[in-house]
Amino acid sequence: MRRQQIMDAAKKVFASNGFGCATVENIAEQAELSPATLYLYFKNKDELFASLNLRMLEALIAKVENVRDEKKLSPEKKIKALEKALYEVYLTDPLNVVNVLRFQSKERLRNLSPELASQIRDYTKKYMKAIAEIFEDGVREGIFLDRHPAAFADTVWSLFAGLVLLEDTKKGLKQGKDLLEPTLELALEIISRGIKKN
Amino acid sequence: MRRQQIMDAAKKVFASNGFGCATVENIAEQAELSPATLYLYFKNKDELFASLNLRMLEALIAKVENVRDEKKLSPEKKIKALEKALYEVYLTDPLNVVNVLRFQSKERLRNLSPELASQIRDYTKKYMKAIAEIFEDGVREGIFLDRHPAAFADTVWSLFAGLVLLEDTKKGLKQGKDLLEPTLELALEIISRGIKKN
Amino acid sequence: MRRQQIMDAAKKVFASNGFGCATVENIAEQAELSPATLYLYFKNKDELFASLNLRMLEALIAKVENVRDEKKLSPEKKIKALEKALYEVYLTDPLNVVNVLRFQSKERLRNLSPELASQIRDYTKKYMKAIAEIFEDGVREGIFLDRHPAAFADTVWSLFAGLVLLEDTKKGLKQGKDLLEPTLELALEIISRGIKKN
Amino acid sequence: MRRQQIMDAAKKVFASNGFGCATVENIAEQAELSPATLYLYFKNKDELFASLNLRMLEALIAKVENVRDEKKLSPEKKIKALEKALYEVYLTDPLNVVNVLRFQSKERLRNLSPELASQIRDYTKKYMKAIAEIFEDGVREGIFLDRHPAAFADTVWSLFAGLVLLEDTKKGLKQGKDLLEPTLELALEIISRGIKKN
DNA sequence: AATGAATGAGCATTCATTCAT
DNA sequence: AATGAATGAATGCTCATTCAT
Repeated sequence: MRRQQIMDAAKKVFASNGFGCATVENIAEQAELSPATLYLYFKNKDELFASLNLRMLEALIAKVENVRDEKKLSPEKKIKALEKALYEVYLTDPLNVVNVLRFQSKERLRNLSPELASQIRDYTKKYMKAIAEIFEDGVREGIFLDRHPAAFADTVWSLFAGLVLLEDTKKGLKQGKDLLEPTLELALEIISRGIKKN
Repeated sequence: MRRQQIMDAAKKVFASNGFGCATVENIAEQAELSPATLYLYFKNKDELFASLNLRMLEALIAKVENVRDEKKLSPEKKIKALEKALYEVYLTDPLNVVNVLRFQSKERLRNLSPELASQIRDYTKKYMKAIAEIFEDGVREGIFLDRHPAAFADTVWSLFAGLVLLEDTKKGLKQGKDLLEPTLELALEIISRGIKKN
Repeated sequence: MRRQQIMDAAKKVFASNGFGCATVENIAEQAELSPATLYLYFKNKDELFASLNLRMLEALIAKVENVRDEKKLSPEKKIKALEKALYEVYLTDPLNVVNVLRFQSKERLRNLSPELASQIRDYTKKYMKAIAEIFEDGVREGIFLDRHPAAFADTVWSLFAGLVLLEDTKKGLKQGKDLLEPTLELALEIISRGIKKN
Repeated sequence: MRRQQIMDAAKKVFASNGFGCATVENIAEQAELSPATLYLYFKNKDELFASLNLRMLEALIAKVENVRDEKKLSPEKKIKALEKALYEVYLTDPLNVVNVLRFQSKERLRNLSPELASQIRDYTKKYMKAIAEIFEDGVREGIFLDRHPAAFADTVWSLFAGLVLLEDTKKGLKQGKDLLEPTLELALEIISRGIKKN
């Protein structure tokens, strides 16, 4: 489908040029279409970008809800599974994840159409809620610290986002291979240990 | 001094418009000067923005090195002190901190003048090193997990950056008061607990 | 064609304002297009100007090579034919010729794109070579002074350029009709007489 | 005197940057003064430039009138002396001569103050008249072709100007040493021969 | 459905020039 | 006499977006 083709092209261009420097013409070239054609499928550049975000957020939600719904896993194992889920989302398309995290700001959301902004808002709530629910069992069972699970969700998500951006910044400072995995693992091990009572 | 006045104006405008949408004219207006005057004090828009970053990074480095050099504090207390230091930096100028974190990307660094980029690089190394050193005692004394202190630094910094950006994103999703403090406290409590052996 | 239309507009504006004072907006107005449209057809203002030069140089080369290739003409007749050729080029578009001569300076060439500069260089070599070759027969046959034909070419070309600019300067000093023809004729008569042995 | 100091600085800067790219600031730097100070001595940039022209024109007039007034020289010798005079003017300050020739256009004259423009007009008339007078004896005595001496003046002056600009253009095309002298000599030899009856 | 052609709205930057001190 | 500081006025150029075909 055309829409897909355009989104794929956009992903590449956003990733390599950044959102600001990616021109509609670049994207059109990459998609082997004319710029005008993009506007048949997307209202404007922002909506195209937001659509990419949505695709990533959908994948994220799916993975995180999967973890949440794993009835057989112990609370600790769920944290480990969450770690894996997050890393998988990252791996699918690191540059896109970075873009989403960097641009999901007050500023950019203001410029989106209300429907799109509200959809992003909904998705965001949804995955944050799902992450929180991953911690619910542990809290209810008294294994984890007695705090609101949403606070744990904030912590884990922030840690993930922060590490991803740090990785990107480091690449900006000096070239190097992607070192997210071991750092993410250690970070979540610390979280996992720290969250437990005693 | 004029330079200060311009930087203050720029801070406000960058914070409310983002870097891309902040025009030199906006900044000049805010500073009650003509656009041409800005160019007497800053080579261009990028350098102006970078100067803001540098100012924040300097404050950050000072605070973090202070914590590191507190000889009397126990390893745990140092983490607590680090938490306070980070929060203070944030409080000094939340919008600037958000800007720095959001824009310190591979992409933007590419566009800065080599000197400026290298100064930012140096500063970044410096505060990451200082944070790492905060954990050294604990590791050496066998109180903390036996990992490289730099990995702990990555974890804490990412957590801080992630929480700050999450806070910003949340404000984009729905207005609300700043809730960084309690979340940061909890997050670092978890880290603090999780990092300790046993 | 649009390209032509723009070049025609540019010619007028460059001629009446000079290159430096001709704004892209002026040219666009004259062409009844928007400034942005010019950039679809020319990379920038310099390239637009250079394209005008090239058009004139092509015509010049064609005419001069024609004279050179007239096998039946005596050396003296060739000089006369060269005179006519130069005057025809001038007549085609006096203002453009003036522009080309005035601006084909070390300084301006420095600012052109390498390809364009090299094309102008090539064209310049080409017509100077062709002019020189016009004198070859006369020299070989011992009718003309025994000097390198290139030196004669320099002389004739300089005389032409100098007269054209003088004409332009005079128009600046006081309005008046174009008097190039008789002066050019006399000048080349003198050359023609002076170049012959005895 | 300050005025001299500024003109010397301007000469250098105009010569190396061209008029268009020479900024008032450049000139002020070169003169070790502040830009504002220049305006105490010259009404604006154009007048400063024109003053340089005038200085050169004065020297030119002096030399050419000198030749004209050499009562003992034969008509032919006078042409030779004129050649020397022109070359000496050129040698005094080649770049300035180029600048004067290139910029003494309809266009630029339009932008000067009426007094300055009229002074340049007067000077121009004066040296053209003096050059013409150099040919008067030869014409009157029937040694030279029976044409208006002014036409000979146009020819010689154009040839000089054209050769000077050609030299400059060639330097733009490829670096090389100054070859004006031999070419000018040949050119004027040709003129000298061609102008004579029989 | 697709696009070639066109453009309106902006924007960073430059620079001759001014003027209070 | 000299200038540091400031700016008004331009200008070349970019790019998201539109629309007739």
